[in-house]
Amino acid sequence: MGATTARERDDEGGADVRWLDEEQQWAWRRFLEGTSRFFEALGDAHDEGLPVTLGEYHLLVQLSEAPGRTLRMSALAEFLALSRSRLTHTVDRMERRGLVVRTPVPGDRRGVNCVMTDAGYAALVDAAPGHVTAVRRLLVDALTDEEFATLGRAMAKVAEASRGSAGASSA
Amino acid sequence: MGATTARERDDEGGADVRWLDEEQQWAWRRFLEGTSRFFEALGDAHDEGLPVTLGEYHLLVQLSEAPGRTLRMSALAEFLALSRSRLTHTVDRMERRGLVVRTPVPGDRRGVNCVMTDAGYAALVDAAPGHVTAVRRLLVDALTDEEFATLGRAMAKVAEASRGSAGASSA
DNA sequence: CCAAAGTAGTTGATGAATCAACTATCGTCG
DNA sequence: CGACGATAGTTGATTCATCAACTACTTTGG
Repeated sequence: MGATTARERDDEGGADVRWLDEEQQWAWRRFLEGTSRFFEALGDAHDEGLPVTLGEYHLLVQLSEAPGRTLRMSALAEFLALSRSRLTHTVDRMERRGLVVRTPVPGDRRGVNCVMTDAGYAALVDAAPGHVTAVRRLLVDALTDEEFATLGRAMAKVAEASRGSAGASSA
Repeated sequence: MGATTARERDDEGGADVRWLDEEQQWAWRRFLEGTSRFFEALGDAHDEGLPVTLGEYHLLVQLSEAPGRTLRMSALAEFLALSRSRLTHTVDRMERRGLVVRTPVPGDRRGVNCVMTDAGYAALVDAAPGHVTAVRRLLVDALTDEEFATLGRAMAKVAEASRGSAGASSA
């Protein structure tokens, strides 16, 4: 078992790759499977009865915490780790549904602000309980406090290591 | 800051949701950001110089470990946590490129086997070093052994909690 | 032995993500 | 000032994912 196997050759040029040992492979595969199944299950929770998708939910959360429930497109893209293009399309769809509106940024005529509407806030309030309940059931309550805390610390490091590394969203 | 905030109301029906505390919110957000940035960076590594996408790579790995480099579509879907439909489309694309071929399953005329070709194996061997190097850099080497091991154990639990939960890929 | 229910996989339409190319504005420095 | 490079955001074409509907085969059980 190796997401990283493909051995059967020890010669070849001068590759000199450090492969993963058995334990590491096990952990790596659990990580892959776990994230995959988790996000699928969480997305399903949003499809069943919640008025916004998972991605839209995260966007609304960011806006809800910003002063004036307003954030520049570029700031939003950074917070959500989204490409500018993807954010444009997502905001397009949400604006059509009346969840957000676009307004010009006062000082900078290139800029566009994304503002949460009352309908957007209502959708957030509507979705929040189901969302949190699902996150608890699938993630938080599935782990010990200790494990969950370590998970957070570890993923903070991973985020750091991955930031910028090759094509950072909107290079 | 709360991916799960949206408070401002303590009345309302009988929701009775257990929100996340500050620490939990922090960990949850690091998890979101970390996974997002990690998979993006890993995908980028595959776009730059590797002959197969990340998803295709995982598929080839599974096949490489199966007896006869052959796996039934349904088994492949289960291992990769993919919907049957998505697997069909992915295998379509890979078959067009000669990385795999489809053959009938001997005993069961409903079944279809997916077999890795020599070209598929070559692509895997080609991609493996870059893949492993990226996984190390972004994940394994970014953490202590202890953290990485805990991450693996934690995600195994999460996978378990998420399995079956609402629309399991191919319900 | 037949009907009904379940399993395996595909299909095609629809919607979302990605990528490269583009417009417009801003900052800077010669 | 004025040109040049960086920044902000959009666009549209292409690729990929998702969903419901469908065919075909197998299994069960009456």
